[in-house]
Amino acid sequence: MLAMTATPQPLFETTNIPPPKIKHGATGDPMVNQGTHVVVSIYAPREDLFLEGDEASHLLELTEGVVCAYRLLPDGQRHVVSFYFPGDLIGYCCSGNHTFSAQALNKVRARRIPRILVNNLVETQTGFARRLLKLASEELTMTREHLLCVAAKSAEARMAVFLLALSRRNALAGGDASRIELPMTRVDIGDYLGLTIETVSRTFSKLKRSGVIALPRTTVVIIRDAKELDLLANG
Amino acid sequence: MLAMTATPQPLFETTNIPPPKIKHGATGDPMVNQGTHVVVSIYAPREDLFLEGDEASHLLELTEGVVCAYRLLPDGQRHVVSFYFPGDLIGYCCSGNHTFSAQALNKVRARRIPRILVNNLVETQTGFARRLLKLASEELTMTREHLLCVAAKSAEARMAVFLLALSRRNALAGGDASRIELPMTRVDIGDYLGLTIETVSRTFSKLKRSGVIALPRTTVVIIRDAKELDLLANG
DNA sequence: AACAGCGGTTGATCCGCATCAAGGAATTGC
DNA sequence: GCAATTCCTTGATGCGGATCAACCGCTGTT
Repeated sequence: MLAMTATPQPLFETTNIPPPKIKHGATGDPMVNQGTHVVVSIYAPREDLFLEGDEASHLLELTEGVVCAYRLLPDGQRHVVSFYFPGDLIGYCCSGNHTFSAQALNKVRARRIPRILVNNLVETQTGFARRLLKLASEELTMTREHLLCVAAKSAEARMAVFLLALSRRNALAGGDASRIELPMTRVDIGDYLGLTIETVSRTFSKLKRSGVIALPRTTVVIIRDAKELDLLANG
Repeated sequence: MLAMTATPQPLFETTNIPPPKIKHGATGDPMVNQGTHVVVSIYAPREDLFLEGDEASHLLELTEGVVCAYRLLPDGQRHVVSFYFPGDLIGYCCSGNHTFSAQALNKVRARRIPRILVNNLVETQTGFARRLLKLASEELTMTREHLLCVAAKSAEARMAVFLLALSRRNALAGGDASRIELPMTRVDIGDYLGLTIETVSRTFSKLKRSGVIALPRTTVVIIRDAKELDLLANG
């Protein structure tokens, strides 16, 4: 549900943890991956950070790039659970194994924090557990919001909600609220909103035709009429 | 998303808290409601436990009956967030105000635990925070499961998933997996699954005609062919 | 340049579910 | 008992988005 937690400062930057080492890719020396050190990993576009079912040995703090969380259904369908942006934590409220796969949409940099370390902090540092609980509750609320969107809204309304969420994230990050870079494909958007790529494309065209947005490129959306877009999103 | 946590023993029964007092209804003496004591409250069918936007001063532990969590949209639509059953906690991962309303579907008994008490336990009792985090992560996972169901499945498949979830809950509670009592109306089910009451009713009839279920009353479902129902649910 | 491959767009058609409408069954009140 | 209300069921129709299909534009390859 478009994780928009927008944590001002990293949750783990301030805590007393050893300095990170840098490595590339998800697969590698298990001694490093399963250790007690924080490691900064870099992932190429469309590279998987982890797969559904993998042991959730680490928590990921995304520092650069965009991540797509997804699931593959038995019938071959793909479902996008959420998009994660810099500042977001991935897999922090997940005991045992991951319930979804995570894929880099562009070049991604993430700090891999061993779960043992997290559990230690939960036990020892006062207030740390409460911060995690707050994050979990926020993610739950956002997931419910997205569920409501998908369950109750038309294709056009869903797209409007989606674009406004991206816009708001931009604004919170100090960027331009009216210009949206789309790191995800039409397929990703469709799988996230419960629509086909044809419908996503058609709805983009419709919004463009009615002057609500502009599409200088396929990966860039300019919001021309934010008021109207909001009206489409919220009736 | 059909909270199915099925906590073996109540989370707060084992902890060192004063004995509960009993009262009826949600509205009442604020000195009792906002205090530091655990209070057992009883609610009549269709009575609201709390409303969206209310201060989440208490956490509710449901001991009897079924609760429907819902939201009213600006356009008049109603959306059912989740159903809660005995043993479930309501509003535990919710800082500040409630993000949904909660209504009793039948006679409901719930222990109202002041948030202050919860926060104290999080800080002082080792492991308590982790238990809450685990609950939150389970609820998040179930909400995602429900989202996937609503976003990707047909009306028949959604109903099948719903019935199987109720069946499984029955089985976990030591009851009959093939007999389901429905405390909720067709409207509740429709608002939960993103369908109209007509479609819910038609789908019940269709499942009945094909021999997958029987409907001795409108409030009772007998699963005749669990294998087929599972096939309908998961393709 | 020629070609293949991929992502995106657009058109035509079809289908599942919403909507509109009517009536049946169970419950409540008098 | 009967009326009134609520909940549920069933039928007829329409619409939104899925599906099928063709084509466009860009990128990379040879």
